[in-house]
Amino acid sequence: MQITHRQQQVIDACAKLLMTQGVQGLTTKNLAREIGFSESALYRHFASKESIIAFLLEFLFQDIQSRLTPIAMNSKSPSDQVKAIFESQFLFFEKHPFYLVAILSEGLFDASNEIKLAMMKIVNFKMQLLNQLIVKGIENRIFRADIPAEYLVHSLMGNFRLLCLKWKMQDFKFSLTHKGKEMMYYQIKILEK
Amino acid sequence: MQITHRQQQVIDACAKLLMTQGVQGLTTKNLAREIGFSESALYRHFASKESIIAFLLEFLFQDIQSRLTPIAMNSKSPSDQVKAIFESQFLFFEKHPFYLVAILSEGLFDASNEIKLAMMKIVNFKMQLLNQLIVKGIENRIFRADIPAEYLVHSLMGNFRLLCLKWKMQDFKFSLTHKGKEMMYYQIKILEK
DNA sequence: TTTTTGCAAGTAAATATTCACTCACGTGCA
DNA sequence: TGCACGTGAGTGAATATTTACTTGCAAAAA
Repeated sequence: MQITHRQQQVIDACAKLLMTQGVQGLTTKNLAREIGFSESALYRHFASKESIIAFLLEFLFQDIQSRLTPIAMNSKSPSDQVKAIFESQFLFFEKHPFYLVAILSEGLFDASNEIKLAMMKIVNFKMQLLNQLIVKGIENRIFRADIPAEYLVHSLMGNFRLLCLKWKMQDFKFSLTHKGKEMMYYQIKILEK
Repeated sequence: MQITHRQQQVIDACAKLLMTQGVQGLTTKNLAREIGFSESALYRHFASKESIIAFLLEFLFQDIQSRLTPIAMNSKSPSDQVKAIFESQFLFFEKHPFYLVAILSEGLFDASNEIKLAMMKIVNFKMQLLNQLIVKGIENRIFRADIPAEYLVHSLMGNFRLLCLKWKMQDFKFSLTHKGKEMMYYQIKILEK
């Protein structure tokens, strides 16, 4: 995904604003000031605020895709693959927590279909990836077969999401990778029979 | 919790607006129009919009508390108690989905401490309630002991929350109680050893 | 009984502020 | 010349909240 210098600056500005003021602070005025720009200059690079957020999510999607796809294709055990996927996610969000601020603010998406779709794209990709690993794990008799793959995936995603939410609500105080690793240890225990 | 006629009207108006327009539609103007009086009249009954939302959440808390406490205190098995708690929650939210719209739009309210605290009050109450049941279940050797109660609670809450989120994102199309019951069947399977 | 006073609950209108976005107009560079 | 990039000034539409004033009722005072 090619990206101009200005677009990178916009992403950085979003990051700073989301971390310091939350979604409420993500305004065109603040963005422009953060970049060192006029508000109107923003519109030389993006059609609308909506498209800025959509761009942000698309950028996130590309990153997730390029990180997780190789993991899902390697030849390790399903347990290790699932663990690796989440560890990669925890590591990434610990480095770029502002994405979580955006993702966890559901209210942002009611207004815009473009943003809602970008969001769904990410979620669906991750769900499909996990599902395929879980199915493989069940077939290989590594994972329990008494619970449908669909529910195991739901459980993984739900736990992941809640941990991220708690992290955000506690102002990113604890180490997400550490708590995440701990959580995954027990999650794998649940998965394996 | 005593509540005036007007306060009930405000809650009803919030419900209608949250369901038809989401959090974005929850404005003083819309509220006033929905109730059938002026915007300023709103301020005869509430100090601010913030306090309206806080009131809504307090009302929700009272309901949850009075529904769930008896369940946690009866003499059934921990499995049945946990199941009953979530079934009560699913039933309630299926009846009053607008609460979910507010709760799941976390990020939009993080500017207000009053609202944040009201949310935490609800979450903490439910967590503490579940934790005590899980601990009892572990002690009675009904629930697995190889995973700390804290994580089992986290798993329950995470799955619950994600199901509600999916329900909302699909415009409340499927039956929450039905999907919820199905989910709980597998959740209990995970809990029990 | 009549009159006075107080108060809860309402109103229209205005308030100050913020928001995303537009437009006419540079400026420097290929 | 044309184009990419930038600006200052402005726009209408929202936003939550306040203001000064009114109304109906009920209790207290005459």
